[in-house]
Amino acid sequence: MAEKILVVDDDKDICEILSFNLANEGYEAECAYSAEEALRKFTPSHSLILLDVMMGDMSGYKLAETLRHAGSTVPIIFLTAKDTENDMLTGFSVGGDDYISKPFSLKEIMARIKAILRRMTVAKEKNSRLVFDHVLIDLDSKEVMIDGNAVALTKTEFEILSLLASNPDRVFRREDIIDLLWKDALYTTERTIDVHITRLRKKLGAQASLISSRSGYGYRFNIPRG
Amino acid sequence: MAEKILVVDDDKDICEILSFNLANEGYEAECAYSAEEALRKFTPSHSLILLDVMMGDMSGYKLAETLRHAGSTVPIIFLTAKDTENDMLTGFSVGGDDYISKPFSLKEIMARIKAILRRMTVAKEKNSRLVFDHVLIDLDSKEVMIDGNAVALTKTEFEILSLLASNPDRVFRREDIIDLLWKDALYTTERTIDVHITRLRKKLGAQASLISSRSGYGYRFNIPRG
DNA sequence: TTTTACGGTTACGATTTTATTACATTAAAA
DNA sequence: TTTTAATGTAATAAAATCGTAACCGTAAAA
Repeated sequence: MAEKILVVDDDKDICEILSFNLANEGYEAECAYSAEEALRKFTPSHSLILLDVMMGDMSGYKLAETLRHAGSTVPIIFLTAKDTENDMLTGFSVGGDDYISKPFSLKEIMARIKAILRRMTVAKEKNSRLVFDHVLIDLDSKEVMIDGNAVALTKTEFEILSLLASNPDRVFRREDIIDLLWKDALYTTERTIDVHITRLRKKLGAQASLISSRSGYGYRFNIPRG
Repeated sequence: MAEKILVVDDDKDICEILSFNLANEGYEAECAYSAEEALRKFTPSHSLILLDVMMGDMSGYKLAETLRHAGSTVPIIFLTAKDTENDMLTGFSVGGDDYISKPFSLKEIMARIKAILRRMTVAKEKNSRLVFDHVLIDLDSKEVMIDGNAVALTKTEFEILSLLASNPDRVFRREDIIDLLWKDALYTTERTIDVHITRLRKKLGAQASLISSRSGYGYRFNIPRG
């Protein structure tokens, strides 16, 4: 699943240069030419916003504030011609994550985007072992223990289990599991996931119910409850 | 508990100015005057490192690499007199989170530190959930809890409830509900919605009245009023 | 009163989704 | 090489979910 980035700038040329380069780097870029359009196009699935400070209908700061007040925590990088200290501080104070002055270097922008997205994912999961009541998953040694006994999982089984268990209770669609684990190879049936889940459950034995299916959605790893 | 920040710079004056100002901002600052000393003083409880690029014994980049290879994901902000593009890109490529050129503004540094630490905490808890008095709707786990007890909803029921609850008090026409949830398939009777609503209400039990109908218009999720 | 419009409910067959098994193919190990 | 394990696909069975029609009830309109 490529990261989606929303580029907001009323200068069409800049917007297109940026989104072209973002696409080249493997991101899914989308343009908005006004704050109003950005609000309309923004969805929770966006990973980051590149936001011009000066725009016709609404200042970029205003848009950032609006998003933050609406509860969004999407990372925001401000792009701007203004580079006085006060402008920058305003950018950070309305919840911005970075502030880059024009004329900017594309490489710098790409590096800063990468740094923020990296920080996002690193902050989320930095555990190398997932520990639950009866199950221990060691992401480094690729080992799974149930009540102290090692369980022999194949690579695919281990990957699926790790993915589900590293976001307990969250439901993963089969489509997403495939996208996340089969990164390259594209032609995999969703039924394949079912088969792996069946095998996984068999090996998990008494703990099989840790993985449950949510009809119409996919599979999840349940946080064991008392 | 104050955030601990490690300041690494072989210029004692800079180190002290920074740590003084960090302390003023409520952080717990510690100084290291060489990469070697930094490695010795660094602990996993540090929340962030301010790192000078040019130091006698080891370049800041080298220290950052060492830390990353050792598995640390602590945020690193580079401070530097070098401000060529390549230096900056090196900073990001060794796992840096930000790159600030000297002479730097203290306010800018403080703002950037704050932004990164904010991002750290925000990134960890990004559950999307709708919370009301007795009802909790978790959009990730696709779960609905009423007074702490899980309620088993089918996919369609969950989708309808989420849709209504994410715009409380707004009345949705049956036609719109169908358009929004059945994105592709086209021929669904509006009466079908009624049936789903009935089932939903039954499962919501005591909270059934959260969903009310507006004759001639459609359905709505009522904001519970004390 | 009767009529009409609308929402609410139920039952049931149809459809979709999930689980399991068997088999073919590929990759890895002996 | 032979043997074994791992993987993906297809077929089938089982379970869960869905959609519709028919019917009921209520309230407002005629």
